[in-house]
Amino acid sequence: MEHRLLEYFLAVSEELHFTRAAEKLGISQPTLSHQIRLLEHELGAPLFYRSGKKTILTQAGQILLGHAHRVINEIKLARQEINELSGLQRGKLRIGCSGNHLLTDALVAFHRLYPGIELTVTELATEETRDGLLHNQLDVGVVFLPLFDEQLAYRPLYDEELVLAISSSHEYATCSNIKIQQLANLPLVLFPQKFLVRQMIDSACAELEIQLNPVMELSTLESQLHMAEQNVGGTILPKSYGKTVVSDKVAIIPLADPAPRKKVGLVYGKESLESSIISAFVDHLISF
Amino acid sequence: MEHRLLEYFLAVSEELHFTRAAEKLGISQPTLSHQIRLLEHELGAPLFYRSGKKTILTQAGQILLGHAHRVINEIKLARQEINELSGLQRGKLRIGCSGNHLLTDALVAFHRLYPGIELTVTELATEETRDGLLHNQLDVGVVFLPLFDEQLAYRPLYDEELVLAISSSHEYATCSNIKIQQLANLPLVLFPQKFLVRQMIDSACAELEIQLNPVMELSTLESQLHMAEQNVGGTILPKSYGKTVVSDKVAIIPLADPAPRKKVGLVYGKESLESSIISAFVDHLISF
DNA sequence: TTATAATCATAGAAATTATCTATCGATAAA
DNA sequence: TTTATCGATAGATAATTTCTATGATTATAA
Repeated sequence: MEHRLLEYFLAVSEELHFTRAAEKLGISQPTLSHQIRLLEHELGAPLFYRSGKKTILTQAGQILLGHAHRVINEIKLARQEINELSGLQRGKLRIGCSGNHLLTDALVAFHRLYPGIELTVTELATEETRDGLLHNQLDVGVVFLPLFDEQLAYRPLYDEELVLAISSSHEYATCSNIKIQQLANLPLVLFPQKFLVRQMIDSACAELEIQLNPVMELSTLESQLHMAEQNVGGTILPKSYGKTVVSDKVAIIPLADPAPRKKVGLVYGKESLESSIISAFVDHLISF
Repeated sequence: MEHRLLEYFLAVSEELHFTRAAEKLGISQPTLSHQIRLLEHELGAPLFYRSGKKTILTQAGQILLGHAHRVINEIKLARQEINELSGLQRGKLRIGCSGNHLLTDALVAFHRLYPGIELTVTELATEETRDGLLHNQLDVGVVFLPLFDEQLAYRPLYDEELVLAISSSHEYATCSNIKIQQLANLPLVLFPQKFLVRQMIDSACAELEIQLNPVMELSTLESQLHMAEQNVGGTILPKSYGKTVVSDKVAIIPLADPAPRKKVGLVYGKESLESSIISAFVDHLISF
């Protein structure tokens, strides 16, 4: 029962007049008669009773009428929702992120711009984000670059620097900046080694042939900061996260001379810019 | 968006594999690819993301999937319900009727629609029809309303008015209409009192405190009309029957000012709509 | 009644659309 | 690298829809 036939049927149901219905549909009357006849054969029941006098719906016609309306409406809804999708009024976007702090502000702005798009942000290590993208469990990632995979595309966002967070009572708390060498004997609370921020610290130290002293490894910035407040040890944070710390129990001091830097960038599947939602998000973050 | 395309879409959604879906549908793979492509163009959005590895639904595809299922289901229901009507291909319907003229046209149309159904129409007084329904000797009645019985259901059809039939040679024959008062001294041929048309006449006269002059009581319209032709007296007929009179020996004149009216309606056992034959007949008469 | 107009059905031709086969290019597996 | 799998493309064929012209039946008006 093709959709076209249902439209024809509805037109005749409304007009109860084949010639007028055909005009309304923009087809010829014999075509309409023929097509309705086909529909009647397909259903094995007459839909209209025709006499010279009048055209009326049979019982089968009345049954079909209700269902036809619901079918047409369902299709209308589908079209509408899909249009909303390409108009960015609806949709889902799954983001993997090496630290939510990297994009909170941009996220808020994006949500205000497109309130109909449902955002899911998962805090993940860089490799997990990559795997998520490759297995279509994520749409975009905000991670530390470089990251190589032939199926993914990259867009740099900004350079991330590192800061030391340390208890206000510590002697370093008043320094205006800290050299990496000064971290050597400081007890440190760090990310586990699979995290790229940790690898960034480790490689900076390896270059300078410095041996760090990690006393604890925690996988969230918040818990690390808590340890710093309790003076368990110093913590090395991305600068962008350090900015958001308001506690007066910890001091935030830039690492400098040389400052270890890491590029933060966007990752997404190479073909995924065809999705208007993903490309809108990428554009938004770049201009932010 | 043709129904066929939705079926194709659903097949691909299930298999997530064009070649297998095409086999399942009994069409070739290029055809399926092409038709899905058409659907995607029609909707203005890709429905599947294809890579050599795998075929997966896009967001637009997911939206369409839900609607497509509902559409297919709705069409399945329509077919099913219409098939259940096939019981209408044979059967019997016993109709009681206060005058066959009330439904001749509708009866002809119904018979053309369902030629396998054997129709038995019995001309009866309203109470006889009611008793017939209650004793399951009739399936439906077409009678004058109101009629009260808890076990029966009612559907109004139209209002019946009355006309006077009188010999063309009578002085009233040229009037355009007749008041009830003018009937007072006219010799009249009427139904016996158990008939509702008669009761209708009597009660209209009672209200106006008029005394009629019935010279004869006959139980069929035809015999009454014959008496009118022979100028035995005037006859009061339902207007719908008056229309069918073609004799030039009698004049048909509307009763007016006030015109006694009576509602004509359908009566049937409250549960009898479960029979598809009876419900088809009821629906047919109402839409006629 | 008879003529006229309106309405739906039918037939055959034309146009459109779906489908097929054969083949290509890209991707994944061996 | 080679092979196998999978979807896309092109051109030919088949099926289906649509059209015009016309017929049959019924309602309306003279």
